[in-house]
Amino acid sequence: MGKQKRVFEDELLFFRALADYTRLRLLNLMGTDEVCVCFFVEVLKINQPKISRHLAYLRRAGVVEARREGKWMHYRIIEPRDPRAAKIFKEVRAWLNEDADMQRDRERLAKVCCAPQPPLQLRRAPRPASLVA
Amino acid sequence: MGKQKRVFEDELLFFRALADYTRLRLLNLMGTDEVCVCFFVEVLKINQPKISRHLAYLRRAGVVEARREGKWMHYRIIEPRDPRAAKIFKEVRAWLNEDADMQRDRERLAKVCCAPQPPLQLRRAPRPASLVA
DNA sequence: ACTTCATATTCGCTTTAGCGAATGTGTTGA
DNA sequence: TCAACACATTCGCTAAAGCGAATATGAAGT
Repeated sequence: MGKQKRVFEDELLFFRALADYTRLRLLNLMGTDEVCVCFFVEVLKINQPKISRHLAYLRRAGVVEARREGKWMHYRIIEPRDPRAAKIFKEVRAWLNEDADMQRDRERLAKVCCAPQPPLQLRRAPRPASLVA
Repeated sequence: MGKQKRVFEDELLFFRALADYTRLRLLNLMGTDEVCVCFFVEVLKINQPKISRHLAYLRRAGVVEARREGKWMHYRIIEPRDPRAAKIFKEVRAWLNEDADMQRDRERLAKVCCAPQPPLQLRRAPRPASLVA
């Protein structure tokens, strides 16, 4: 048998995932449904590699999952496996939902998403389902 | 008016406080009531400056407070001011309470605390109230 | 006043996290 | 098959976190 698994490692990964502003902003934008990477880049005005790295982190932490659609990748929030983590995660998302700055981010997503003339980079990008109704 | 307060700073401080194993262990030991610094040192077998630094961190994050009793300092958990943080914090503590490793730490505290012949360093230290009943 | 004891803080160092720029990968359409 | 596109990953660097050792502080007893 190999070396013992490091103690409390999954739990710490979960908390560390929440301890970064960019990652909280990403989670916030995924609040309602899945979002395409290019929208994160546009709405948050953050370069693409940084966005991708933080999304990968969230995925390793078990709080989001990805779906491919052609060239595009959609990310959505999933329930953490541990029920305790799941409960905490729900509360965190509710907290984000209340925060004024986070609300502004969501409004920017809605705006970019529904604009009649979306920015060049997003002309052909698939929009978040709930926002195109 | 000065520079704008950095966005989401308090919330991040709170999450960062939870993103460290030593700090979670400290919070766990304070689960029931206030604990004297020297007990943390003895139970966790961690040097005193490290314990003090992490306790200071938890204090800055607004999740513990300190009380002096002569030469000794007692730390106890307090409710975070923000009600959302308070709710999350409660869940986190419940999670710690379930974890097997954390439970072992608490047992070690109870053992050290109630031993008829406590270790030299603790001969005269004030014991956690709830464990001397 | 001086010493001891419990704890806090500082200092120099090591490790880890996060970053932008560059590059790699996988998909689509010509 | 090749170019364009969307995204992921790697690379080298910088900044921040965490550490043990040393030192400072503050209360108590002599």
